[in-house]
Amino acid sequence: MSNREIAKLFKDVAAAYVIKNEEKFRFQILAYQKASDAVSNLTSELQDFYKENKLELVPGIGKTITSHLIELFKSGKVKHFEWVLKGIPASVFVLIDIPSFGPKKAYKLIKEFKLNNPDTVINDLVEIARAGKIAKLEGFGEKSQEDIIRALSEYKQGEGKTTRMVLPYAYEVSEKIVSYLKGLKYVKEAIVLGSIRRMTATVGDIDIAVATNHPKETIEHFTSYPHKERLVEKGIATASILISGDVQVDLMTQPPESFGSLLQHFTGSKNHNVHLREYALRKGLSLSEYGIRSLTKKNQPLSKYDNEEKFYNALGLDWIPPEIRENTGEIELAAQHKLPQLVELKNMKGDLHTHSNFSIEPSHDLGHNSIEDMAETAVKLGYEYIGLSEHNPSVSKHSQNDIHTLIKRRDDYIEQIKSEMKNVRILKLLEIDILVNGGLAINDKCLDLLDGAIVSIHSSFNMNKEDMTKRVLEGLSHPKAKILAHPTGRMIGTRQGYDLDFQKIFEFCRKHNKALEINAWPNRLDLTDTIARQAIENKVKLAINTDSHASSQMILMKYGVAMARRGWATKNDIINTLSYSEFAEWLKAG
DNA sequence: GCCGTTTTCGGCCCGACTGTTTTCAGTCG
Repeated sequence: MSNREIAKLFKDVAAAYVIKNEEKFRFQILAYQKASDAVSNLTSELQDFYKENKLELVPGIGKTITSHLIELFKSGKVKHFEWVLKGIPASVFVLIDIPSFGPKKAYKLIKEFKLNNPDTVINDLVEIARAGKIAKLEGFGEKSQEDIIRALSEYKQGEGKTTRMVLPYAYEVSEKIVSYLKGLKYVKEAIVLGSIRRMTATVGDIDIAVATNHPKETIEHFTSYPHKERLVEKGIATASILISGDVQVDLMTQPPESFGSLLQHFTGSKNHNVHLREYALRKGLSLSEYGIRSLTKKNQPLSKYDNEEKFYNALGLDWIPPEIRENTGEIELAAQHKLPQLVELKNMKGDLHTHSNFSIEPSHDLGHNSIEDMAETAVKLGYEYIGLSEHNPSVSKHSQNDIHTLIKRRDDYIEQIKSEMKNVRILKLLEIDILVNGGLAINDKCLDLLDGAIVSIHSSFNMNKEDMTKRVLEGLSHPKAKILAHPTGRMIGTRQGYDLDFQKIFEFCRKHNKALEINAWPNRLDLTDTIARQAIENKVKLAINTDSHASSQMILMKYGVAMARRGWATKNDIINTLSYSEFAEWLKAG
């Protein structure tokens, strides 16, 4: 059973408890919802935790759920869950996956209209709503009947498509809305929060906070955004709209003196906030977007915070960078003043993975700009060096002798322009395919021409985990191979990526002084944050590269740095924060 | 049902918004 299926099962169990008796099962409901969240956020399969007897290590999964899971993996079903789910039509669990439907509403509708077929329930309900039957029900009305029709048709339309945006896209869209908001004179400050501020690889919706003493006018301005497609909701302090592509944009406002509290609240993550509030409760404090309230001294006024650092400090914590607010130990370390100093964009001294248009007749796509353009951009970005790493010349079209000639021609050219390019060092690299048998696409004589090689998988993605791991390790074992590019091969939204045994990869890289890449390309962002963190915990060095195919793309470095920060990387974990001489030495070292 | 910087027992985050109500239930983040 996959994580997704198990998360859904837990969600259904929680919903069933709500329907059975919400008061009585209050805390079981919380527990199963938490467990469901935990499982869906997991980066490795729960089944693997089961095989290794480590289920209880998953936060949110304790003794009871562990025993249920063992039963599930052994027999495919759980007696206790069957008891909980008994008597509730399966169609209820179809409806609760649709936004605006919770357990209560779903159950009431299913029972009232006897919609017991889970395969047809959505269409059946639309029909009933169109016939005007829902409005007559107690607790429902004309408006909620319309809302139900819309929610169901939107769900049907969106079925099967992924609505999450890649981070760089969401980032740019949000910047436009922020600058629109700043056009209103009452807006003192507007900042993008939520998952964009935390720089998660994909973003579901856009959250924006505004500091203002005129919330009414601000919300009016916001809801008149020219690219608005539909108003979702509009209150006295917050509002939501849909813009093109069905992207939801949420706005929250606070007066400037409480803006810090709002930033904290609205940046999340949800798990970070829940844990932070629990932590505060133990100190007798209650947190909200308005500020901090004392539970022991009831008559004391609410403490407000105009900036976020003061908010965290008031709890006895150091300020926590947004990228690591995921409740994975950051609150505890902030209390001990032991948070790591995360790597920053300004620490980057070079980009090692770039493709120029110098024609070496490569196996894959060539870049768009000249070597000089790429090098000049590196200077503008404040780098000391740039690695040119076009794909290796095509193996099917050339003999190894031809390939040698092609590479030599590029190397000669680089030597030739070196005197004109005094402000930046140019490294002669290549991105070399690891073939199915683990060998590299070009021979040793060709490799000798290079300062170093970036190796990567560009074919036969469907190998099993064991074989792929073997293939990658074989490819990396060549002394010239120093960096494994886009290690998982994923393409967000289109390709899952292959499975690797990362423990083996980590051990090998640490032992043989190889680096794993964090590729900043918008729909790669690969390594992922969680694997990057594991790599660092295993003392493996990382390289952050843009994989640019045009000089204009070299600014994407910030997204790679963001992934590294989400993986808790410090400057010392990143190989291309080294000065040129240190880096050149690392390249040569075996 | 989970979990620990007062706790292995006794707690469990906090508030906004909508629709249907006239004080609240349900859903969401």
